[in-house]
Amino acid sequence: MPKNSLSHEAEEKILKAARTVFIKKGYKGATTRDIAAEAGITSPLLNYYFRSKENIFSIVYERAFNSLYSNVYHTIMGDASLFEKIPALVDGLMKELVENPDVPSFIFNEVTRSPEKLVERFRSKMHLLEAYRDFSDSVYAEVEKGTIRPVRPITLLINIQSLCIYPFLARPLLCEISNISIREYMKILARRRDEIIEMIEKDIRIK
Amino acid sequence: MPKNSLSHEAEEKILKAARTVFIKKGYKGATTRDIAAEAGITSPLLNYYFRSKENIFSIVYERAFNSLYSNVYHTIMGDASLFEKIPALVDGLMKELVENPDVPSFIFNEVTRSPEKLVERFRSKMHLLEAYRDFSDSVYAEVEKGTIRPVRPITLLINIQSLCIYPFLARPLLCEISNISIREYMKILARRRDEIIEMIEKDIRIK
DNA sequence: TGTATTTTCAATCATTCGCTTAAAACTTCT
DNA sequence: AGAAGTTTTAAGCGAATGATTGAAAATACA
Repeated sequence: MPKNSLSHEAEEKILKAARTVFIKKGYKGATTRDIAAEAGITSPLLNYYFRSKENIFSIVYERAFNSLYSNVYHTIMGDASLFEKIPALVDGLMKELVENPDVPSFIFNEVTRSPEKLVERFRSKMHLLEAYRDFSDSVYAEVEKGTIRPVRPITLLINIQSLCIYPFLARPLLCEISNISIREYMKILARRRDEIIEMIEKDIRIK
Repeated sequence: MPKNSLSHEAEEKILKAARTVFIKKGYKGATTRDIAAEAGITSPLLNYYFRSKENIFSIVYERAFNSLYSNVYHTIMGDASLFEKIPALVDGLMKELVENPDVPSFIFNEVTRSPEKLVERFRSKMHLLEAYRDFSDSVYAEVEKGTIRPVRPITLLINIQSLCIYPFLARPLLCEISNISIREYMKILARRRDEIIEMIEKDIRIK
């Protein structure tokens, strides 16, 4: 088993390679030989550091999941106003997505492949549930104040996530149908932040 | 090679089984033995009807793709007004999605696995490109009339697709975080049609 | 009944894949 | 120098998988 800092670098090199391969090919599509090749090492060394393919995958997946959910959802915790939380959430999501546009497709692939693992994962992520409760409270507070129309918190969350995440998932399809280059398409997405916030608020606000 | 109508029934039985297995496990995750078992036949019979796994898959995929795109996109062809096309598109998408909620995840998995096939597929689907052009024309027409603010057609299409399709993709995640049962969640989605249309129109309309 | 078609069965073949072994070479630190 | 840890090489095991073969049933049809 590896112990010093040198081996730690190697571990990270392998994990980075594994991330690349897993995102491109999915769990079943990726082979340990692929990952070893991408990392520039030999296959026995993979088993020297991580005992199994599943082991490597779960680390890669955990990180991807956290980058898109756990980290971002801290922005809707606490008792800030809904009108502070919405921009913060959209902002966090869009920044993460522009940097890692392939993460959503990776996550949803895996969720479909084994949804039972998701339940397990959520059990160890109580802060996500807390975040959602805090978000709900902020929604109900505004409804009672009469500043927004009655709306389910989950509906609001669905709309926000949809407008932020889907364009990255469907990028190949939408580029093809609209005959726009990937570069141009990504530019459009990068400018969506304000549009999304405005659209969401216009939908719920009572003026 | 099969020739009569009896064998045609068998073909459909196999394709239905293949669809079930491919949607649940993806291309790589599904084995020909899985499909044979699901169809209640033996594995050599698979090769008797369809020569290869890839062969079966491409038929299943083609049908899934058409059900969500080609068929639905007929609703935005022609020179109808944008305010007729938007409800028609949302309606077509939502009806299809409520009936087959797992199709989007299946399609996007495959698009990620081999995007090069998508380009090829679009070449044989010129009517999709036509549909998008017609949709664009309807958008520009309204902008010139001053009934809607200047908006890119692709942005509008992104928003509509996002609000319709994403909730089905992220169903497991959103159910888990909001602690809503799948049944309850699907009920909410079924009622989204009008909300989405209103949201989209409110976003672009100049009153 | 006779002929062609469809389906089953058992047995594999060749390939790929995850993983392991064993021995050697290289590096790092004491 | 010596010990401990790290990496490479070569070889390959056992299992799963896509695909196939060949012969026998079962079925349909004329």
